[in-house]
Amino acid sequence: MTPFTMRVIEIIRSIPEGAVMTYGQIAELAGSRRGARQVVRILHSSSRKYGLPWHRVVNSKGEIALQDEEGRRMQAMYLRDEGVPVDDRGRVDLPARQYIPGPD
DNA sequence: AAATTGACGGGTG
DNA sequence: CCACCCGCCAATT
Repeated sequence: MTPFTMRVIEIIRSIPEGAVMTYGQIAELAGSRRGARQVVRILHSSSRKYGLPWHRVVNSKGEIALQDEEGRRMQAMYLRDEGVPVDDRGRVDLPARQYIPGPD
């Protein structure tokens, strides 16, 4: 596993309940400013295996990005369960909910 | 080895 | 807001 992948996994692990991060933001924090698509790939291959809170990752517009209808419903349900409002178009209030890690 | 493929993102109109 | 277009980049074809 590449260092980048490891960092991505750690970052996703660090997203608090009730908050979200975007693909691009995660990629950038992990050291690849244009690696958003790699974050997608990693979620596909590792979210189940490592028990990641994959539902806390949305796109830069604050939308659920999953294509599969079933998956979209699951993600919206998980988010609402932890107190994040999701509208009928699958969007969350990004400015209000985006997790920005401190400089630690 | 070349083309295709995304749970993306920013810019433009 | 919406629709496009184009850059991105590693895994799969």
